[in-house]
Amino acid sequence: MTTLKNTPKRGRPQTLDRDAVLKIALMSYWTGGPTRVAISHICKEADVSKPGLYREFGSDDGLKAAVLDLYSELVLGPFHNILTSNEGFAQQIEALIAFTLQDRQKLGIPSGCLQVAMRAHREDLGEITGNKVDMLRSETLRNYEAWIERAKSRAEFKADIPTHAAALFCDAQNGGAMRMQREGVPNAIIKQTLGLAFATFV
Amino acid sequence: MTTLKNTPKRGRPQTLDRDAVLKIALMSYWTGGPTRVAISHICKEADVSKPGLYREFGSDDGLKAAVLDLYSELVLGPFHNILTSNEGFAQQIEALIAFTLQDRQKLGIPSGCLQVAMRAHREDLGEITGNKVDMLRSETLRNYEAWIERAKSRAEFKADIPTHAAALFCDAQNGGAMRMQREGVPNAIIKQTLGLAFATFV
DNA sequence: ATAATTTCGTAACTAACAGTACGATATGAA
DNA sequence: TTCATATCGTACTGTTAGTTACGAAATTAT
Repeated sequence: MTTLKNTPKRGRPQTLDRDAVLKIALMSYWTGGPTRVAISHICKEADVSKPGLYREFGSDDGLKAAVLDLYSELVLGPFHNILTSNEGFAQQIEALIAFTLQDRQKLGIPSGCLQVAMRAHREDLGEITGNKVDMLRSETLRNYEAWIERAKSRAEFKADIPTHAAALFCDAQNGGAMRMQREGVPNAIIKQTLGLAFATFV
Repeated sequence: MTTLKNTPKRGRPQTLDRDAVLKIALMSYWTGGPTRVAISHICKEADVSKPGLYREFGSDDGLKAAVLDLYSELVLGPFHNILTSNEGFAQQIEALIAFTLQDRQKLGIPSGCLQVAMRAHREDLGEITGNKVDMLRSETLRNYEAWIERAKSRAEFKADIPTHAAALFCDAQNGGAMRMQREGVPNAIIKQTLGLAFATFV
């Protein structure tokens, strides 16, 4: 419940559906790449006028930032939930891999990861989105670190490596997997590489 | 020796130095990103006119492709040489890591990897460069595969994983390292992650 | 010399795309 | 009704960057 429509306001009522636009923009950026999709393309897809979109999001940058927030909520949240679940470390790793390698086709979800894509195009993004990408990257690393520290404290983490480096390692593995998926490598093969990578942890 | 200047041709002699332009373009793309550097910027840096550059390389696409060829020769070649050296597998891995984590500052070399950057921006490249990127990726994977097969045949490769997946794994580790370097992670930390990744091999 | 040939570089042209001016339209308040 | 207010969307502006038209300049062949 993001928009509460209580007191009927003055003026012409708004027809633009913010959430609908956001969803369409999310899918467009996710599928086509955040820097390859033009504002006007999203306008056509969502059947809104350009000024309408600018009134709602302020700028290209504002729209992308809002989309990234939505992505964080929809995808990164569930991912983080696995890291903080009550399962054992090995089961969490399995769950992470399974989550990453879901059958996207069946679920109607684009391949790859929007966060990974945005980080790859960090320099092409505006100030708002760029900063958000940086924040999200830090948060992701902190999440991995907390996860690893917890596993270490339970003696479930076997690798001899500082937590910070291990977190960067996890992030790199995830990024590599998402990139392979975009490049068309079958999930079964990606799974082998992830299995190899995380085998060092347990 | 790429340009042999024998028979003095008719017409106004060419002042444009192809190799000099290529070197400058290489450094520009490597430093700033292949899709963020404008043709006119390279023209200024190299002190050539835009039509001059177009006469030599045909198009933006043609220039990028030529630069990628040069990069392949200068950087990817030496990298490949390590894979085919006569050292043992473990020493080769050490050499690869050392090569990847050279002190770029000291050597006057930009951080990161142009091949990795071009693959990240694959969709933004022209047809010629894009195809070349694909070819180079295949070649890179084949090189890794041959390297791993050789180590397997010598029983120096300990991991239980198909060669193809192992090659993708290597490629992902390298890409991750180059990306971390671009994002400012210290080489010492990157080294820890690479050590962890390749520890599974020996 | 003069013609033929080739390269040079200024000054355009063009397409794509982010962003906006502005008049029309639809509502609540007076 | 009529005014105030807020959103709507067409059509425009402005900028950036790839690309080229074209006349000047430099060299060899006749």
